[in-house]
Amino acid sequence: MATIYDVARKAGVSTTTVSRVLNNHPYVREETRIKVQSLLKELHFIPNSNASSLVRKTTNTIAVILPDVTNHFFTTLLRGAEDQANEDGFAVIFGNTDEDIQKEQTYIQMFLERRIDGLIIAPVSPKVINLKTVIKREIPLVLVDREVEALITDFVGTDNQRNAQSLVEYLIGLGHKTIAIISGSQENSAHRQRIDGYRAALLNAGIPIDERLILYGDKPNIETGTRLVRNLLQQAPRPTTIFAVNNFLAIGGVVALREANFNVPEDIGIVCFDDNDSASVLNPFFTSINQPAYMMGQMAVDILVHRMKHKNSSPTRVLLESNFLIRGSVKPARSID
Amino acid sequence: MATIYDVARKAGVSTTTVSRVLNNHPYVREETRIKVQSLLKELHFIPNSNASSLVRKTTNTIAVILPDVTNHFFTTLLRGAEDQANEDGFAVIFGNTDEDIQKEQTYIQMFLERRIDGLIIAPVSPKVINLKTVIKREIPLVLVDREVEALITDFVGTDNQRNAQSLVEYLIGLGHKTIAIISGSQENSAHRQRIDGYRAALLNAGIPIDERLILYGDKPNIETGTRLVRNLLQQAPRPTTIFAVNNFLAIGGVVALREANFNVPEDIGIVCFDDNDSASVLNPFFTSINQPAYMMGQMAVDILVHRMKHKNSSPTRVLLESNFLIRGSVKPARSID
DNA sequence: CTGTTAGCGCTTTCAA
DNA sequence: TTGAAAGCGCTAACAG
Repeated sequence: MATIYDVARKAGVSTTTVSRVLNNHPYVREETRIKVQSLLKELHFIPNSNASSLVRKTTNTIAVILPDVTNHFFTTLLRGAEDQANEDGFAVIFGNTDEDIQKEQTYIQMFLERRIDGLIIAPVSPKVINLKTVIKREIPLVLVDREVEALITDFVGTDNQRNAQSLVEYLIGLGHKTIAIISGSQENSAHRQRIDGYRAALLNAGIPIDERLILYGDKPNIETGTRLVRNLLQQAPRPTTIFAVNNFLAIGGVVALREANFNVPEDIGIVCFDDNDSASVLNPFFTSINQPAYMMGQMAVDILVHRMKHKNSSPTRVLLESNFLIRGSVKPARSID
Repeated sequence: MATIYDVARKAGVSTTTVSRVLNNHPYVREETRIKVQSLLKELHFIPNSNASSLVRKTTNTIAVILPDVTNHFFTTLLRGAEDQANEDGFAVIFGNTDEDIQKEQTYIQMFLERRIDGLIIAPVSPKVINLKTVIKREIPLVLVDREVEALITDFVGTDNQRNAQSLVEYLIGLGHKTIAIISGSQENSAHRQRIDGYRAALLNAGIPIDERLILYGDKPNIETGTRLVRNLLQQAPRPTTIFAVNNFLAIGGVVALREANFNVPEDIGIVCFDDNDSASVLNPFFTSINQPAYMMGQMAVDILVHRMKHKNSSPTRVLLESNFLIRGSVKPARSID
């Protein structure tokens, strides 16, 4: 593998000059540039970015840490981030946490060792703990989807509370009064805000809040959704609609409803946040709040790149607009309700 | 940011010793080790992997290049690769090609500059061109999903031809005789093999092959599926079933069928390769061949890691078993057919 | 068990 | 316009 030293020797110039043509430095005589370039090609030279990173102290790498790219919401977010990063000349390195604090910590450590230029993360916990090192080292950091307590830093997400409130108000407008909500862990700020919106909507409508209708799970995945709805169905009161705080919980919820022979939406309705995937063009089933995942990813990179250039500008907190999609998973409540 | 030099000085040892404790080298006195470790902690030392990569000539990084992680098949494959890589101590860096040769080339170059230890790729083209440098530099390489002409290298995929043949035989068994097939570009080896399987099944059944029923698009996405089926419906003969070579084409196909007021599967059936996503637990719609995407990702990393250790062992070509899922998107042909 | 020394491949003053 | 020299942070003989 040729190094700039090999090129320099063959071209009869110094490594400095080779480095200059590599980086399009202006002060190189055209003649020299041509000669060096042809040697570069001839020797199949490929610069070693580890070497230049070592001296430049920058790696052109952005790390993205998400709960689970298997969830279409995060897949899309990741894709948005990747496209934007690529456009800005950054490579993306990523990891899935599965909502596991330890995994998150391990990835952060790994990425820190690689001296990433910035981090985009949907943190597992609202505690700052895992992010302490990142912050102390002043590594540009953008939170997506979820916020961290007492941490004022760049963030891009949506107005979960307001959107959840609209969603529940819509349900109330349909005549639903016994509305359950199923959520992941209480640690998840996005989910918590959705629950807040749920409470606010009920409060405004003068519907008493029944804590038995607010269920928490652990990881917001399909299995948890199924488990929570099974529990829900075994207790009173029986809801006429279920609000799943994310797409996976909703799927799991429907599984549980079906196994208990409830039809959706005839017997019990279900709504959620986020879409499931491209196949939803075929079966636009869930009435849901759709967050602009792709744009969230793009935005996160935009903000991150801005932060790299302006270390001291004040943090931005960007809330993107979501889409309210009325589809087929909930119907007006029966008059007997 | 503390370096091993700082630690060495404070601990009153040489950098070599610090390096040794960092790498769990056995020849360090327990006492020294303890002292160094406490200093490491105290100074919040984080090793710089760029520096060690420079001397070790290895980066513990695997690059994964896929057409589009937004497609659930590739999402799952990526997740499998990431999990396995993580287990083996490698970080994953990735890029989407969108079936664009130029984008692919750009990513390869970028990853080569980063001195990745290995590459997993679903190549855009069956021509070896973009991979030439990778091969010349003897960078461990594993092809997934698609093969490259005249390139004998590690590969993990499925037996596309056999599976496609089974699928079409199944359709024939249902009484279908006019079966169309829609595909991405002719460049895609996996798709080509599926078409071969289609031809073989028809041949075996003594059904003449009508070239008008074999349609090629460009990128195998939803839009292409819609476009191809639109074209199909405007010409004779009218198929009783459509075989879409991937999931996205199938979705697009259904969109086109619906807009032309054909019911699926009553009027025209449709089958495909690969599932769409987690939400298919709710609407298991497409009768399809399901490739074990997660395992493909895991396997690819396994093989890659093996290759790193055994540069000269002979290449493996692993074909994983697929699942034949009979669901609701195709029915027995009408007797009038 | 420990330290000295010589780089890994590249960039960056500084001086010419 | 160009080059000499120093060094980024770490590892790896080699000698002790």
